[in-house]
Amino acid sequence: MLYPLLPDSTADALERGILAQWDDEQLFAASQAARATAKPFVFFEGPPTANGRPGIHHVFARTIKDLFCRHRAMQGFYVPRKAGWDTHGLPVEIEVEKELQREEAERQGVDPSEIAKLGGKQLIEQVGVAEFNRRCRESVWKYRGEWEKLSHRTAYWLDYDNPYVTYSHDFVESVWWALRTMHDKGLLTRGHKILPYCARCGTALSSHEVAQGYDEVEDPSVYVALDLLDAEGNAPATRRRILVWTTTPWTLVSNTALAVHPDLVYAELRKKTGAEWTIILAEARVPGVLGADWADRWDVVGSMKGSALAGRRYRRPLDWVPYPEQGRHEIIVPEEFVSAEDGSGVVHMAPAFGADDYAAGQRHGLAFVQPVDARGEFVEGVPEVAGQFVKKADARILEVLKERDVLWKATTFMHAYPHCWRCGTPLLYYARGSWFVRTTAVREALLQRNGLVNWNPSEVGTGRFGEWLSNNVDWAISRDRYWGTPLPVWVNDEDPAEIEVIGSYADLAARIGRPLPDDFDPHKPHIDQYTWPAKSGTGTMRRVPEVIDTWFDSGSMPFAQWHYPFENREVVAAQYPADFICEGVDQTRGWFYSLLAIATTLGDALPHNANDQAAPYRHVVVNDLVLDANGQKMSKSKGNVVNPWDVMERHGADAVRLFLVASSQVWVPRRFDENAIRETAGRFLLTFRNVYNGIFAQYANFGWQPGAADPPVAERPALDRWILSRLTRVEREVNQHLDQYDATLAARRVMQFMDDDVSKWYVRQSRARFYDVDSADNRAAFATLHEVLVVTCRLLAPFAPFITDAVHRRLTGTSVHLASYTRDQPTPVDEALETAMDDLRTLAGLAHAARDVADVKVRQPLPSMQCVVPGDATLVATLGGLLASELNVKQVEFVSSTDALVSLEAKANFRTLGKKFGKETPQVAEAVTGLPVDLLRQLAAGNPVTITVANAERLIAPEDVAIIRRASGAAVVQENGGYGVALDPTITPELRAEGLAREVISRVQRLRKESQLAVSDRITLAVAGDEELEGAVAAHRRRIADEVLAVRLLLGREVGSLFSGPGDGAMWTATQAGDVDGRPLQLALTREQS
RNA sequence: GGGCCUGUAGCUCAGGUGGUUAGAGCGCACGCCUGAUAAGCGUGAGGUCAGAGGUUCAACUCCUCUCAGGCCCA
Repeated sequence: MLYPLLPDSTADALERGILAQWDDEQLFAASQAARATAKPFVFFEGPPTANGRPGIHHVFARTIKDLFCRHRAMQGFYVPRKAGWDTHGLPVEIEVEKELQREEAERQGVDPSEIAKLGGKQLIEQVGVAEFNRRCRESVWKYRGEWEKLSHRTAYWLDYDNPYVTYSHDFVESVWWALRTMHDKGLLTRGHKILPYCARCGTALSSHEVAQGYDEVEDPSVYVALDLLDAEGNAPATRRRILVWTTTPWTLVSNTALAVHPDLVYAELRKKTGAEWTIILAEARVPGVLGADWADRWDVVGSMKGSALAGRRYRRPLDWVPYPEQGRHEIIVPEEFVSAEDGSGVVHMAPAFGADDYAAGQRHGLAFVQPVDARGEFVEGVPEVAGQFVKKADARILEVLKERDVLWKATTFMHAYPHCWRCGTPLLYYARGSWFVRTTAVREALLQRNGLVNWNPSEVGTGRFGEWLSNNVDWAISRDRYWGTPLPVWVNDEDPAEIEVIGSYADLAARIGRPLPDDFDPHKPHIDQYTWPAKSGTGTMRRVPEVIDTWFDSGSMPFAQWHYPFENREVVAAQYPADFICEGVDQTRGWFYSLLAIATTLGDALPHNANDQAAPYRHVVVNDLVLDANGQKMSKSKGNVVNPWDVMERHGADAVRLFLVASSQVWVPRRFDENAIRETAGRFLLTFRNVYNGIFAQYANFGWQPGAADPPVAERPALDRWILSRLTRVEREVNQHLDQYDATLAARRVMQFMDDDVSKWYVRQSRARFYDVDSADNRAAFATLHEVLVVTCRLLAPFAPFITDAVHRRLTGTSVHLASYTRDQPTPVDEALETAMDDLRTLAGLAHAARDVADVKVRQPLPSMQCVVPGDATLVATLGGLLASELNVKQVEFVSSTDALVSLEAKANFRTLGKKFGKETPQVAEAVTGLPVDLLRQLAAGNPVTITVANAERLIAPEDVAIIRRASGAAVVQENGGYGVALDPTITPELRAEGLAREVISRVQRLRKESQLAVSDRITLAVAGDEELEGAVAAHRRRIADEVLAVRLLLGREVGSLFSGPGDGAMWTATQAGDVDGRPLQLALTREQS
């Protein structure tokens, strides 16, 4: 066979076969090699963590990545596609921790939750950090095979043979280099960060962990009344007190300030019973705090804005901890975050124990008091509560407050408070020593670089990401964990001010004065054995215990994947920055940020990266979530998670990929509905397949091949020239859409072309042409369809890489993935022809409607039809033959506005009228609609006319009016928007006979099909019916015989009693008795031996 | 509480710079075709464009607010 048919198998089986062929040919490697010397199009792969199973949302992101990479590769770029793995971090640790819990529980014969309650840190330290990290390193690869298999199955082409791995020594060394470089620029600093912290587990929790552990609990609700002081810090003659609310009395020990909202109104009240002192709180909170009937007991004696309170001094509730020398204390500060929703509108500030408090502390230079240790207990030296867990100390603290006459009111209330998901201990918000990259120092540069990024959709760049950058705070990069890139900072144990940041393994070896051992491992705990005497002479340099944020790892991949700057400088110079990256919207604060922050702080330490340069990525496509069919987020607990393998098996990767990309813009949350896959992508692929298998290959296999005998395009029929013009247009548009990172419009464009233009119109109108072997028209049709299919395969290849490759190979003998995306010399677009065909198709629709109304089936020929189109009909008229055969009408005429069959109507063009006439537009429009025929003819001829509206003359130009021609007369008329057809439903006896003949042909063809005859089988046919029917067959005998491939046609009397008795049918291959419009019709046929 | 996104036919989605029967596919109904056939084609019915105000001769489109859903942050 010249053109092998696609196998009649499931999409899954077909695709697996193609995958095997690709593997066999090493097609990915070949496609890379073919373009190795071309201009690069740089793609960065955001590294996934392989210790979880890949889900359908990963298929989504990977489809987008893959399709743009394929497109650029087909355009001729070299597209390096290095895989990567994110291997450090909390998810990995948690996975291993859970394993340890299970093992320990088994050993002790208890439930794992019992073990969890002991706290994470203890368990890890019990097995030892070395063993823990060894298991982390292993755990990372738990699902690596599945990731690779799924990538393979979905045709996500990526170089998995040489991936970058963030825990590798080389990668870690590059990250160290980056940190050292930042340190040299003064951008690596120490500070504090308020973190949710579990005192029992001895660890800070990530926001994701915190979110898992909210519980409804009863907590204290405490109001204290603090004395205002004068500027010198003395109590005034008349006592004035300010009311402060807190739910964490233990933090009052560390109070350094009060915050009020500058715009909020605060009231000062005095008891009606004649007390001398006053109390101050937010006016809006008076009823809430003092009771709805407060006015019975209190007089308002003053009112002031929060801004007036700012700067005032007060006396703190407890003086157990001395203030440090540095920092202001016991002062009221204005803060926007204060609300009058609850409490007193006055917020107590303990900068060591709250994120808002800490930030306010930084803004106002407040003192920092932290009398609590890592176990969550008050430190030695604090009176009354030393050694107590802070929450336990609340009771004693309340007693003391009461003794000191500071306590105003103490109750409790229920609220949701975060607890440790491991052990259930309430979390503390706690200031931990932390290392920061001073991204605030480069905020302008971050914004400037972000401004150069082409974000898709653009809102992410200006909104979500841009806003976040504008409010950027320093990036806390250290983590008190175990499995991560160790922070390469060594500190003098006798002088914390003396620090060294190590930027390479060579530097480390130089410090310790000997080569690193062969089995050197930069991870904890091994790295911590390296110490050296401090340069200052006293003390020992020891590494800080922290590891770094894994986002720092992934953000370092542009250079660390190449072990830059230790190796591959020229590779990084050629492959930095990225032209394209693509990740989910959840990466805004993740990878998108870490890439930008690291690149910006490193500046010209990277190639092409001085401060006026681009971001590390030029174009970003952001995809949104994949939801279930009901728009719900997929989650394990809901049980609505889609297994990608099941989906592949049922629909195939092509259909899934097409669906994911085409169903809506990728940055809109996507509903994953398997029925929708079947109905859209699946159906489309079936059509595509049918056009190749069912039309092209089936008939081309009778002997057509591309060749010199094919007529040149200019000599082919208009239908061919039309589809080739469409093809060129689509090729251009799809290519442009992909250049602009709009995968959705691109996919829809090709699909629509294939379905609407090729299948619904071109093939439909050309069908008969494919049967007539080796005529010029036949060759033209095949040559045209071949071209259309080949180019469509290429256009579709990035989206549906399997079926397109299968078809492309059958058509051309070569893989579509080695082809060029666009042609060098496409057929020029013929605008006029396309417009004419559009007109024609509109007319065909109207004509079908007219036949419907007339109730005459298409098989019955009709004498004539008149058509009108809004514009020039000259070119459409030349296509009239298509209309005649499509509608089975003998004569198609196009009539113009001068024709008697046409009446004219005017429709106002509001766009132009509105500009000229403003408020009077509606009146003028009404007048225009009612114009008499003679004026309409003038306008139709292109001349302006003058009309009178509201006693004023108005000049109406031809462009102000759309003239609509309407077909009229006795015929069946259908019209719409300036198009119209008038169908003559007269059926003459001759036409009637022809209709019957066609009916017979149709019946015979059906019978052939049912009898499973091959399309080329010759037959002997016998027909019997009533007089009129047989007369019709006789009149069209030749045509019938030709169409049904009958070598003999026996009619009525000629066959005698063939149909009369039982058993007579034995000599026939098939017989059928039926009726045509109530007339009996009997058919019989026999296959001729050839 | 803040930022961003979304809300158009039963479902999934289109609807430059505001312009007068609001479109498509699927589904549904009716019909056609029968040499793509467990295919193909046509016609039709479905919409207070989430809601309320405002700007305008004219608002799905621009502005404000409200409601619902989502994501991120606090």
